[in-house]
Order: sequence, then structure tokens, then C-alpha cells
Amino acid sequence: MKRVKIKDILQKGEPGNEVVVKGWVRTKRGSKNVNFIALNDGSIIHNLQVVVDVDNFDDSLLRDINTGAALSVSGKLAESAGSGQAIEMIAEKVELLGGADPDKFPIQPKRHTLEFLRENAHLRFRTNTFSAVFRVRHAMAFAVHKFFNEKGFNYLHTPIITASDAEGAGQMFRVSTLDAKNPPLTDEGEVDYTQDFFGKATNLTVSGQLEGELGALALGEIYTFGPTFRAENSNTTRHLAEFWMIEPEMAFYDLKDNMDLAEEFLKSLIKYALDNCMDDLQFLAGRLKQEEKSKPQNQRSMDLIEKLEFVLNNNFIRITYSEAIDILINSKPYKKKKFQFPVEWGVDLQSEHERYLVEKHFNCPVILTDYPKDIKAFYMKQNADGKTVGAMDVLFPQIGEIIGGSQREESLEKLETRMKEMNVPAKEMDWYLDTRRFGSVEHSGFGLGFERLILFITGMGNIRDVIAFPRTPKNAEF
RNA sequence: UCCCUAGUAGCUCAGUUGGUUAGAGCGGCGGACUGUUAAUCCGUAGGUCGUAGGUUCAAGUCCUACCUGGGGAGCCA
Repeated sequence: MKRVKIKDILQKGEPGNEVVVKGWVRTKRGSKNVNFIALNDGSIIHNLQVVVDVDNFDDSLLRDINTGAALSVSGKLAESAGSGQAIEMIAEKVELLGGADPDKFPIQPKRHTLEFLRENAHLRFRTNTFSAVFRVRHAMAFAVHKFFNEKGFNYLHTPIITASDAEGAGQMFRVSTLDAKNPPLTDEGEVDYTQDFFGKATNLTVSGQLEGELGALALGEIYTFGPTFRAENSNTTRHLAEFWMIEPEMAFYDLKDNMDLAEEFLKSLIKYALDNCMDDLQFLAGRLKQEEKSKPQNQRSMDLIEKLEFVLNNNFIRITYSEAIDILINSKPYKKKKFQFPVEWGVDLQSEHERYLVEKHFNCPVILTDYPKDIKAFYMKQNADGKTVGAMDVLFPQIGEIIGGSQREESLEKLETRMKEMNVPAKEMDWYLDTRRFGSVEHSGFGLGFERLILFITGMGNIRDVIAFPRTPKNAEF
């Protein structure tokens, strides 16, 4: 008999069907005559209730059916006599595929903290919460490709190993095959990277953008979706040393087109989750509600599904950096001196300011544009005012910056001037500047932190809980 | 990296102004129970109190350093 997934049984199974299921035991309970096994195979958040008539099975077999054990069960589907489920399975043959010693298996049928499960990241997929998170994560990855594919974008694989250190997006991880203890040295006593594997110093990528621009200025629209590495000593709930980023780059797009795309993209992802992951989202919403109960009233957030629907159904607020500064200066917390950091035109906004705008003033996702040029990267489009650049940051409640992007400067002259001012080595970037030398056109792009998106969709609070095996300072387990 | 905070049973925690033998709930194990829903009821085992020093007649409790976790900040996606 062919194995049937529990998802199919729960959605399409008919009483009387003979089936085989394979999965892992979540709990076993029951009385002298009958046992109930909640079996889960990862295909859906719900368990299949397997009913075991104790008289028909070996005592020792039943004893070994503990939480975490893997079983193959064949039997007949039946309408459930209990009230918790519509359909269940009457076991005829039970095979223990792999036991799980209850003294040693750490995931027991009780509430565990996320911190404990994080330390057991290799087993946390076995829990409802994490199986839901990772099914949603998969669905979102698929939805990213679906969105861009339907729009005619090309998925471009930009390099993971790169020699360019030009974007200044953060500290980089060195990639080298030199002997760390005893590297070859130059006459000046510096490490001689000409003898290294690539003949020069190389690092893990912090962004595929620059290479992405090269693709966009020929293919029209491209996007990247791959791992990204930042060797920053960041210890927060929103940062990882290894994370996944999506970076679309589009020729002939100005800043407004860029914003339109970012908003449409985020909404299409949210819609995909609502349309395809409702079971998991409902579970996660319930989990969140439970967690929120312990918080003071004023810190509680909206129901997860309501929040997703709210973002889907409302336009993002679009304001300039300068307008944001005005709003902040006229705000209550500013007047009462509640902000810790100063607010004046020219400073970068702190997260307390962003949170005020998004969570208090507008209570809605916000796109901030046209930042002062001195706090943004060299490649951004210089505005006519001479002071600002065509940057855009999409700010989400709780998460903060979920997207950062800009229109790119297409004028060779302006770009070279800016690079000189900001000490970006133009010589090493000659390949990048060639796009401005030959057939340069206006173009734009942005970067979306994939894990930050998953935080928002799942309502999880810590970025380490939405990636399978988080890499953070002092942590590269598993 | 900075600030705050925590580390006691497998897990979640309690442990009074320092004072005999360190507790509970959950989980585990044994038993009971005619269909249970994280079942219920009875019983039972389980601890180098994060590590290393120090103060003291006496340290889970006080002090110092380190390690690890959590929250916040910075950096950013």
C-alpha cells in the first residue's frame, strides 16, 4: 500500500479508505483498552489521530511509542467518535520505525521556551511552532519567485565570493586559503594576497546589488535571492551574520516606479501567505495571542491575521525624509523631550523615531524617501536640490526597515565625483562604471531582508527563530 | 561593542534579613481508568545551585572576573 500524507487524509480522506501513514508521535494518551496517538508527518500543522485497540498489539511495542518516535501505521479511516477531529484512523498494523527514548528526547509534550528550542535547533522542527514557521518560510520563498517570474524578471545568481569591498554595506567575512598561522607577507609586512587562491583579497558578499545592476542594464529586470553575509557584531532580534536577501534591479525605473514595485511585491507576498498558509497562520496567531497575554495592555499588538489583512488593504504612506523630520519636531515625544537622540535635518533617523512614525503617528507601513546624501550610499541618484538622494526605505511596525532601496545615479560624471568625495576606490570599480559609460539609463532597485519578512508574516519576535540554523556572533552551531 | 537582566531537577520556575536535610508544577517512570484531546487520578525517581576565585563560623543567597542566554541601543536587511 502506498503511503498517504496526513494533509491529504485530513483534507480529502473518506471513512473506509485503507491507508498507510508514516510520521512522528506528538503525544500518546488513553486508557486500559484504547490508546490515541497524535501522529504528525510535517505535511500540515494538524495531527492524525490514530486509534489503537490495546488488545491487538504487543505491550512492548506500545511502550515504545513515545513522543518523538517514528511510526508506520496502516489501517482504515473512520469518522471520529471523539469531538476534536472529523476523521481518524483505526490502526491495523503498527511498525516502530525509530524509537525516541523519553528520558533523552528533549521535545516533550509540554510548553518549551523559544530559547530552549533555539539551543535544540536540530529538533525544533518537530514542534508545531517551528514546523509552521518553516512551511510559511518555504511558501514565501516560492511566492518571491512566482511574483518576479510573472512580471518577467530574470533570476540572476550573483557571486557569493566577491573581491569588491566598495558598497560599504558592512564588515565582511574574509575568504582565504592562506595559512592563517603563517601567511605569506609582502616586503611591507602585510599579508600577501597575490598568493591567495584568487590572487587577491576576497570576501563573502554583503550585497548582490552592484552585479545586479549589470544584469538589469541588459536584461531589463532582474532579481537576486541568495545568502548574504555581514560580519557585524550585531546582537539584536533583527540581525543575522548570514541571512537571505532579495534584490530586484530594474532598468528604466525611477524612484516612484521603485516604490510601486516594492509595495506591490510586499502585498503579493502577504496575499500569498493568506491564500495558502491559513492553517499555519492561524496556529501562529493563536500562539502570539497567548504570548501577548503576559504583556501590558498598551504593548499588545494586533491579531496576526488582522495585521496582515490591514497591510494588504491599505496604501503605504509615502513621505520624504524632510517631511518626516517636520512631523517628528512637531510630535509630542519631541516636545516633551522623550526622544533619546536629537532630531534635526541631516541626522539619520534612530529606531525610536522610525517607530514613532510607523507605530504612533501613521500606524501603517511608511515609505521614507529623499534622504540627505551624506547618510546614504554613493550610488544613489543625486536629486536636483543638491542635498538629497533618491533613496527609499520601507518601514514596518515592530520590524523597522524591511526594505532599503534607491534610484541609482546613472550619470558617470556625478557618480565619479561622489565616489571621490566618499573615498570609494573608482579604479577597482571600473567594471561597474562601464554601465554608465555605455548606454547608461535611469534604473532603480531595492533589497528585502527575507528573514525580516518572515518575522512580519509569522509574528515571531526573534529573527533567530525564522531561519533554520542562525549564525550570529559567537554562534555557529549545527 | 555599550547598558540592563538572568543562569537552581529533562523543561518552566520558587527559594525570606546569609543559618540544619534545596522545593513546586510540567515532563519521565510505575500503576489505575470503557474514546482520549498538552486526558485525568494515585505513586515514584531525579540536583556539583553556569565556571573560577573571594568575604564569612556559615554562601543557592554577598563581592570580583569570566562564560552563556534574554531585552534594549548602535550598525543595517
